[in-house]
Amino acid sequence: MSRFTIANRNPAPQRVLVHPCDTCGARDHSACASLNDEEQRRLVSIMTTIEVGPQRAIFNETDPADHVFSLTAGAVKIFKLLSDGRRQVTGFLFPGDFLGLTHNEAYAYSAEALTTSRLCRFPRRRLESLLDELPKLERQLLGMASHELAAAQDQMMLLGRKSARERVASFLLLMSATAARQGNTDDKVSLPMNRGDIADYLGLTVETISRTLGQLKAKGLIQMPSEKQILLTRKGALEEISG
Amino acid sequence: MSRFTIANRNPAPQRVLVHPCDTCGARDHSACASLNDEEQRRLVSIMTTIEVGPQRAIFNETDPADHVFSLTAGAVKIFKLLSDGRRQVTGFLFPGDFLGLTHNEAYAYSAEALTTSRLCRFPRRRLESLLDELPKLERQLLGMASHELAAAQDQMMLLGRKSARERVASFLLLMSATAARQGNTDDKVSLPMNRGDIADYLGLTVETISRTLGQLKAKGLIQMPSEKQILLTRKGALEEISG
DNA sequence: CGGTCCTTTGACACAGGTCAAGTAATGTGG
DNA sequence: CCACATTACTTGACCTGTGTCAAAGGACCG
Repeated sequence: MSRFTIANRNPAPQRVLVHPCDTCGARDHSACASLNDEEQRRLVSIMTTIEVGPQRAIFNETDPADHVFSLTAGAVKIFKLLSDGRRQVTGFLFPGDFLGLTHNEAYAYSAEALTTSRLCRFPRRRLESLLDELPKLERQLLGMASHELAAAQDQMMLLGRKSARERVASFLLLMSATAARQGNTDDKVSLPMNRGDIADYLGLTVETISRTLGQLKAKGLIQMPSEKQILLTRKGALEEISG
Repeated sequence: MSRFTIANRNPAPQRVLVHPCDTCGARDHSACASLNDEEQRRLVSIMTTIEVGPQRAIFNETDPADHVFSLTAGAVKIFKLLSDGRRQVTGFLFPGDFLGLTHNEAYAYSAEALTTSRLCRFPRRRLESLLDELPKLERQLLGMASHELAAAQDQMMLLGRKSARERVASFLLLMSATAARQGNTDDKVSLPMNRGDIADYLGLTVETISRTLGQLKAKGLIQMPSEKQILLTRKGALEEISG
């Protein structure tokens, strides 16, 4: 039933080695950026590539945290649920991002694909023992973790103290910056998530998202060629609004 | 003017070595927990102990991030400011917690002592080169970072989706759990921060904090022997409320 | 003691939530 | 490729939880 499929399980070691970063989608902040060829080979040897269809779970908050993932293509949302169904999306992830890193038995959040996504899956135990031998990799992970921590604090500021309009403006700018990081240079931001996901990310409701985007459009700060594509026509004004 | 004083700068190496953990206040999740004596000695050799009076800044969001700190006594709040003065307290720190870890030029937040506090101060560059030689220490830091990341996600859930009453109940339980971690076993929680700090931590106003605590008291879930001491008389009920 | 700051309490306002309806996009089976 | 069902998005009217403003205790301190 699940479209969660395993593309290749433990690729045969004698296989011609593609550069790992072609496979695992590394970039500046990604795992193997700082590794030499031999180290990258060892990292690739313990990994499996998987592909996940849209709206499919990658893992669940309650699952045993047996794997760590690196996103190489597509887009993913991570979120937490309250017992009564309230949802908080804690992040949107794009190629180069890690997910599933934890020091507990269970994951800290659920992860679900927004679009068809490719991920590298590392067995946690094997990755941890590999870390013992590749301190550079561990340094890389620490760097990524402290970067995420800074982002989390920005999000706390947003959720705790910003108005709806400030939140939406901040969100659009964040998505724009993320797209730039991904190599997309123009000001047309594409939103792989739906309004409900945005609402749950910003601590608002779908209606408020819709109304606020409508206001920004009416003021000429953005254009919406389609529901999932937004043109930031006056980025400076958005920056002023974003608080 | 500042009560920010340096207690001992680079303690003479020939001095009789106190066990570092007597000095730096290590516990389970603290830096030197996993280190042997020699490794701890090296860690201590680069560190300075400082003492900071109440309401005194430890560092500022905009300061160059030249040091990393470990809190050994007292209590600290970390927070971010918006240009118009809105404030989000992103955390309250207690002995054993680290602060100031970042991979950017500047700190990610400001830090201020709530009560007279003692901290170990590590020059960032020297700590980073020490990390190259002490992978266990790096592992420890990674563990602490991912623990903080999980806490940050809980806080996003709170700020994005919980009601005022749920936030206050969650906060009291968190403070109780933290006190337990610190060795305080009973249900009397002491709050070193004032109502304004709590409000800025929970994304509310002082008035709402005050009213909500009043309600919980009226319902008999808590008692307030003093403004800064709260007795959780019906913890179970608080847990149900906390969402 | 008198001043300052913190906390509590009350009256009222409003941003954003809720509920309901309408419209546009997307998918599905024939 | 088209009816039709389904889901997502938008818009409007109204409501409510929390913010704002104001003032009155209390605690602390020189």
